[in-house]
Amino acid sequence: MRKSNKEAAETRRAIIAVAADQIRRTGVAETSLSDIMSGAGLTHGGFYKHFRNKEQLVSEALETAGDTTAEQVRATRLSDGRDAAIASYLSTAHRDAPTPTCPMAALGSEAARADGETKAAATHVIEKMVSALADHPDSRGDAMVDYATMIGAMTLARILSDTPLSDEILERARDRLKQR
Amino acid sequence: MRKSNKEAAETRRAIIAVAADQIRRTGVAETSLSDIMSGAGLTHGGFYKHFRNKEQLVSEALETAGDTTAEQVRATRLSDGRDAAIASYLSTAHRDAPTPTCPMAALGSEAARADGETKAAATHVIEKMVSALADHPDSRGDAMVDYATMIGAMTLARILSDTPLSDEILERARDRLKQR
DNA sequence: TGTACATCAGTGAACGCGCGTTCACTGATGTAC
DNA sequence: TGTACATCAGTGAACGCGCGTTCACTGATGTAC
Repeated sequence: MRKSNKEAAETRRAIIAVAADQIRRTGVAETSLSDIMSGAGLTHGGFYKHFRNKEQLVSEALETAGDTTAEQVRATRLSDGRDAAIASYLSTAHRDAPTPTCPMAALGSEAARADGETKAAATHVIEKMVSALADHPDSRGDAMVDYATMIGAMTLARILSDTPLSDEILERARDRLKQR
Repeated sequence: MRKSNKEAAETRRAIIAVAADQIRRTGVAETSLSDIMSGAGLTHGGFYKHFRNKEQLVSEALETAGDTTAEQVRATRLSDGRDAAIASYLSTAHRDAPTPTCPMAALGSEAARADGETKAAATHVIEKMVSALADHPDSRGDAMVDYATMIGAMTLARILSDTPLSDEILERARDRLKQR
């Protein structure tokens, strides 16, 4: 039952898309290849026709998720300005969306422990997000700290989601980054 | 081979201490109960004489790790001032220490996905860290955003640890929080 | 204080389970002539 | 363009492994008299 090259390429993209979704939803360690393959409408055995191993898929999924998020941030910044891009990131809607979400907010501490391909992919994501946030090459340093605040505030807001502090941290982080 | 009540209490504390160390080093999902028990010089079967299940241990270990970190931050702030406490947190030494480290920086995104006891413990840790950072009850809101920046910057610095950006993000985050 | 019995901390084998990965097999697709 | 053969995407069973949890057992400790 061989598939055409075009179909196979689509399958590969579909697997990455499902993985990008699921790892942000439940974490890398908690997402199995079987979950991902069945999410793409396939059986688990065919996985290795597309990827060397789980880590390769995870790193490609991370890159994809980062590209999407960065593009969205850049688009919002270019159309509505930096404050709007930050406000959109630091919104309750983003906090409450298990996916799609910023992969660093969803997987940051897991990525920090990783190495090899996964860490390299995470590094690329950070670079793209910082570029997307920076109005100008000179402001990349400031954008890095802005991004740190955004990731940290989103992580805290998600942990605190059952308390009134959750909304407060988002609001205060937005204010802090605005007055900068 | 029953142990005395005092010895048993010490064993329980030892298990928590090893768990607090290991989960910050390698993550919750990646740390097995066997690893923890053998780290405490015990066999795995005895675990359930002390804890209901893995989640209970993890939540107690999180609380313990948070208490230690918060006490340290508070002590530094009281003796050397807020800037020194922040600079110590945002140091390369803290970045490079797999443990002991701030549990939110090590496990933040895992905690955000958790629920039940683990999430409750993480909530307590955040509250304690914010109290430890705040000079005054009125500045708790500012301390929350400071803490978000600290967690985010530490996470980014760890992911970027093979690049020159790693030192830069720590330095810039320190500067940003100082001039506040 | 001494004795008799109940308790229970710790051991190590065993449990069912799901994981990542491998493999023989299939038949439609790709390719060389 | 048609034919013959090689390729390989996808299937589903199987692999070894380590996981969290349970259990029967042990003997020193705790407790009641």
